[in-house]
Amino acid sequence: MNLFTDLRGTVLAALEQMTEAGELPKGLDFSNVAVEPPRDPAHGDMATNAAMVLAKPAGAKPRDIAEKLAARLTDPRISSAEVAGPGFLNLRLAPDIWHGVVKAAIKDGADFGRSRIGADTRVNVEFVSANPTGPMHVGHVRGAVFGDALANLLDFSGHDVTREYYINDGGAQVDVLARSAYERYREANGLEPTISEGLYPGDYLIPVGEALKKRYGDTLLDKPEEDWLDDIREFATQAMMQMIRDDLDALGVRMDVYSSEKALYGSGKIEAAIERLDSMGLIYRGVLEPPKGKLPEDWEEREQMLFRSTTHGDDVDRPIQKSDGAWTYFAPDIAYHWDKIDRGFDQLIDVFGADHGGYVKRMNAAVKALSNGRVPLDIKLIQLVKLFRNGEPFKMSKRAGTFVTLRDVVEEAGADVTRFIMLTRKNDAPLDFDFAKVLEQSKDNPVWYVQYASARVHSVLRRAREAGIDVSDKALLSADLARISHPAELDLAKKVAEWPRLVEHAARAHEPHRIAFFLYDIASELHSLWNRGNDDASLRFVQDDDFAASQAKIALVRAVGVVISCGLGILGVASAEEMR
RNA sequence: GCACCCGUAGCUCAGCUGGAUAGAGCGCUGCCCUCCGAAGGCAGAGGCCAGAGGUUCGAAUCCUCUCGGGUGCGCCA
Repeated sequence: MNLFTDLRGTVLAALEQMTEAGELPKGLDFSNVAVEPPRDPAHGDMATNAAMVLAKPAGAKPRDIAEKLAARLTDPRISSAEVAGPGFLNLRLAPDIWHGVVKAAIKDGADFGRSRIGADTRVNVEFVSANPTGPMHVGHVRGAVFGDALANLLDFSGHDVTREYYINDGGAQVDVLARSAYERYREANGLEPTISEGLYPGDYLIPVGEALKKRYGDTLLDKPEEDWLDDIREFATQAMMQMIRDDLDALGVRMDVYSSEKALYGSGKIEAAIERLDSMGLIYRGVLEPPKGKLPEDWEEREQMLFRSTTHGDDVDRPIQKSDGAWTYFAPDIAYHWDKIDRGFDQLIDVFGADHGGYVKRMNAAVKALSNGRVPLDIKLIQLVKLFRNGEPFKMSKRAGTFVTLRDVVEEAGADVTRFIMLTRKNDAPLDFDFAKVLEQSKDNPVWYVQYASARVHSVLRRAREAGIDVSDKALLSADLARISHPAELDLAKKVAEWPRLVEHAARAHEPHRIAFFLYDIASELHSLWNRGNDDASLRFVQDDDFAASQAKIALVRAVGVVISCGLGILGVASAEEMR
């Protein structure tokens, strides 16, 4: 249930009545009419801007419309409706409404806030897509967590979600991987490896070399590259993908589909995709203008095959073939996205690192062209994570092989903490990750703070049980919630009521971080109410001499617990039952 | 040079797709445990929402320009 959409329906119905009664002209557009909680709670529980939105097209004064609308809002759930400010209509709701929300939360449990707004839209979320040339490092973690949480969020909102990883196994980087692995293979055979400039020096390839020795013995030694390159590339790529899968697993991320770039080559899919663009007149041979500003040293004019992306919003046309006739990386990407369209997805989401920002327009152009505008593509750019330890920035050097891996992070901070922290910032804002801070037990640490609230919920339930109070969901559902009447308690219930709406907004905006912020808010309100119990014994959740009141208050606490575990579930974080 | 992202309290950041008097944490000041977990809570101080125009009933939010920071810009993916 979503109270806000319910009430909006009520308001819209009243507006329809007004139209029929001739108080509003026919054919008005109600789509901008909103029913929202006002920022200032003193204004009531809910407010609608209907009168102001409709004033101009209706040719009437906002306050007049608001007055007439108020007169028609006879729903018993609305205890008062007053016109305020420039024409807001402020609604106050009967306490029963909030009691109903508490019960709904308990009744729905893990499904509280789940919605059908996705209407089974088939969404493909492509994320991580790290090159299969080594273990995942911190730079990948945020994208992985974001993509996974977004997928959870969309699933929770009624979308049919596919999580997909695009394996970049078709470019020169996997040849480099193969050559690096070959050196480790030589090393395994007792020879001195020559890890020359440009090869991958990491230790993680040593076991691959050992495995190659086990498989090939010494048969590949001193053979020319063309004899072993294909086999070792295949072998090493598989080994790297296994490692990446294990890394993702450690983070709690599970992909539905792994797609291979390499598989596109030779399958005719790239040619077919280009052919399709060509048939729309979007492919031509031409010469690009040199970039303005500093000219690359080796600049020379070249004729290339180009994609006319400018017709779909890009700034310049983009090359899809190198001057030697080989495909650029863009070509298989076009084919890959066409493949996704072809598989019937209604919506595509790509999660990229922020350094791929220059890629957004051309990819959008390609998808728009290939799908005739049917399939929207949303590219989410993930900003960098800056690592700290005790406030000191981490020194990392990829060349020296001293980069921090996903493993390092998960082993030190734990998957739950890592996931939560990664979602405490908008995707397009940089994020600081301080190993000391994320493990700190204080309200400065949002994970801890939310987990503490969760632990308190469980603590209350435990204590109530010890006091002999039945706190099963069944008992709580039949509790007399009229015993929840204090404004501070009702405020918390109102926060619970916001949850389904928050989920909807977060899902529409593709912004899972909003879940994390909401959890922090509701945790804060719970802590606040808890502490009021210190001053005012009647606000304590467990009333030893009054089981009925206890049950009602505990139902409220339980509802908060439901929201927290739903939210943590979307973020992919387990909720704590107690703190240690 | 061009494109994209960002600019909100001393610091780190939210701000619910345009709503009423702009919020939180940290830091600072002062309070609250014989009492459900004080690992918490309450209160106070702190703002020209980078700046200037525009759109409209109404702008931190949308548009244009300027300034400042980040990222990217054909034979790397």
